[in-house]
Amino acid sequence: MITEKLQTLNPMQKKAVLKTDGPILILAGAGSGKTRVLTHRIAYLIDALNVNAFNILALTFTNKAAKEMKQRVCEITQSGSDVWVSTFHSTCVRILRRDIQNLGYTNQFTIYDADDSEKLIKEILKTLQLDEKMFSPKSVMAEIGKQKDNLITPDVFLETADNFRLKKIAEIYKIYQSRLKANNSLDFDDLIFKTVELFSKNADILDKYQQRFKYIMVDEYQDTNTSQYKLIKLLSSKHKNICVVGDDDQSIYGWRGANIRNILDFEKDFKNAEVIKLEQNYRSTKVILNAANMVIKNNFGRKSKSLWTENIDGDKIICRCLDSDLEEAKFISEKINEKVKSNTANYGDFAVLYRNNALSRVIEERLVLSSIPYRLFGAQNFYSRKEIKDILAYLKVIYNPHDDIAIKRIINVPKRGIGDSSIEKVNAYAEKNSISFMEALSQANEISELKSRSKKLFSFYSLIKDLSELSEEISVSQLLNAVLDKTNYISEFAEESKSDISGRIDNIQELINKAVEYEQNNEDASLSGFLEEISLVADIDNLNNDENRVVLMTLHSSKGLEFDYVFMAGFEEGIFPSFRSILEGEPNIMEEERRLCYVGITRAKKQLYISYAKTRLQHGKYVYNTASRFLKEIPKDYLDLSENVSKTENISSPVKITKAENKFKPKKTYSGLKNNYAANIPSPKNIVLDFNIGDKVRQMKYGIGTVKKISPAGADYEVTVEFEKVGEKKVMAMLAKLKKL
DNA sequence: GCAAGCCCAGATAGT
DNA sequence: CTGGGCTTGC
Repeated sequence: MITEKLQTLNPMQKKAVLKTDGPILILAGAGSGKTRVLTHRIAYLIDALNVNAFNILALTFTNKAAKEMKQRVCEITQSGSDVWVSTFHSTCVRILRRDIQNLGYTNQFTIYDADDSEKLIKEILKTLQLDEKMFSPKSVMAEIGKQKDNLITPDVFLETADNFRLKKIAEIYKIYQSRLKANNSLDFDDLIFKTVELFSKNADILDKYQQRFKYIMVDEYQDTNTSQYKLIKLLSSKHKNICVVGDDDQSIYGWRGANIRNILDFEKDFKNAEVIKLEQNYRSTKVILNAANMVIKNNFGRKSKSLWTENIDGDKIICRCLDSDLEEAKFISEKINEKVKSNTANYGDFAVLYRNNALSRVIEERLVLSSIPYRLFGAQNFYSRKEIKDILAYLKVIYNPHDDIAIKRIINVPKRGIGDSSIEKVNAYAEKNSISFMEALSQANEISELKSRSKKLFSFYSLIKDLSELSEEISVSQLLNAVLDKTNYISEFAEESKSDISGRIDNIQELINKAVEYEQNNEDASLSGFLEEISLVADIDNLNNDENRVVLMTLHSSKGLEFDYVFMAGFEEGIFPSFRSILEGEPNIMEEERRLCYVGITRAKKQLYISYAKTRLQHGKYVYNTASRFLKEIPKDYLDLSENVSKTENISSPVKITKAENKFKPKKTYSGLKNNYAANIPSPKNIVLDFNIGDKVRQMKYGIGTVKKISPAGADYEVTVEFEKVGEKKVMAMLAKLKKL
């Protein structure tokens, strides 16, 4: 069975699978089949060596990778579902939920996202009377995060801090940690740090997990930071069966604490480690792979490795210099339509990759105009929308009444006449009596300073108390409905802003859908489980391969994925490499940008498109950029420049254009998804609507309605529909998928 | 306590 | 251009 399957592997892959005992580093180049090796390795352990699936741990960075690996393991071995495959963060949450009481938290802890953390930092800055200009919450957070990634406690940090600023940040860090603890909450970095702390302080607990995890596998090892490294080291130190897979050339998370030394020094860290290199690429054409190799060659301090492929040469990389960001977007959409209309590709075969999220907007707008279905990842995360954060804050408070950040978020949302001064008074009372904010609320009547306002505060307390009691009996989705119902959340905000309310209602509905979905997928569904999933699931985890839509994402998000046709947009100095990386002047920083470029190029299987614009709108101004230095690192032989009208690729140094000059620059011809579609847009040709004015139609979110008006807009039609539930709305026929009844 | 309005600063990347 | 913070006038 499994031995037959091993025959499909190449010699190096097979060697990696068969070497099951002791430390092993698999240096897996892009597209060399590392997931295949990992999954076969797991299957081999189970089916050939009779290892209990329960004794295997596989760690990944994203839920998507975990999900995919689990699925593929299940395909090749029956007991695959018993293997513990999950991300570092979820693994740690699982461990902490069981044993965190040893560190003085309760297992009802909540998880803070970056937003929550920043709010807490801001509060602390206020109490310390520090200027937010000197200590911007973001930079403070970044500094604290850096310490946490390196397992440095506030006290140790204070000792090493050698200037005023760092000393102050150490002080903030200390208070931050104590506040987190008082709130019974952990931030992202804590999830790893606290698990390491738990293991370090409790030999018996560590022993329990060491016993269990006889075989450990780590994906994307080049992205591990010091705390993750320590975690792996601790867990594997008993059985020493540790298999890490990674590619130093794809290390692109240095800014998140990833320590490239982890992979470069693996053989020193783990005695008797074997190193296996997977150098045959099965993904890309020769042209693409060679171009990638030529770029990455410019980095120093790499593990020696040379990727090759037996694939065909393939077409040259189409490289295009456009006049503006709008032209670039047009170029991309035209190329996509060309291929799709000639039936050589589907929308789902394309990805558009860019260095930062801001670049997606122009492209997105153009895709809408061209009626190209797409899916945008990253950007404004669904869970970071106001209304979603509000509702989730209710759930968090219900689950963990010590979560002051969540309480303060919702205590006056919807408006209940509770302002800052009341909150301050409750705060003072809580501190004086050393009780939590929520406990203080329960005693609101005793706080004389509140006078008549105490009623409002107490009724908020009762509201939460009622909901908490309810939460014991009902499901998460029912609880969500109860929250909406008891707070009048929707009707309250319906009054304040009439403009974008339907979008917000949609979002809330979507949240309820997600809760229902969660309940269906998990037998042991619980409030904590739902909150966890939401905190730890990234946007990209929902990438669905069979959606048949063009995918738009950052270069970072694209790691681990592959597409037939890849566009790398915004290939400009100041964009990619980023302005900041140029400014830093640090070779290490620039090398990471180059690795990012390598990652991008190697996502493409058949054809790569590189584009850059002479000018683009940034911060409301037109900016001139020159072609990216990385473009010059790709030999001309690999580039197809024939489509460029003018050969003026290299423009003089970046020039900032002032407002006054702006009116002479290219003008936007269309702006945004909602309004003024300009005249030079093709009229609809390819779509025939099967409904007319007066017909009843159905739309997924809005339900049933009557068509009021139909007008051409770009290559689609804008349809005005009077919906029974949500009233009149304007939607695009194709995008909204209107169905005639 | 709250809404409106002004002003200023600000933009890598994401578990 | 956008969002957050702060001021102001109810």
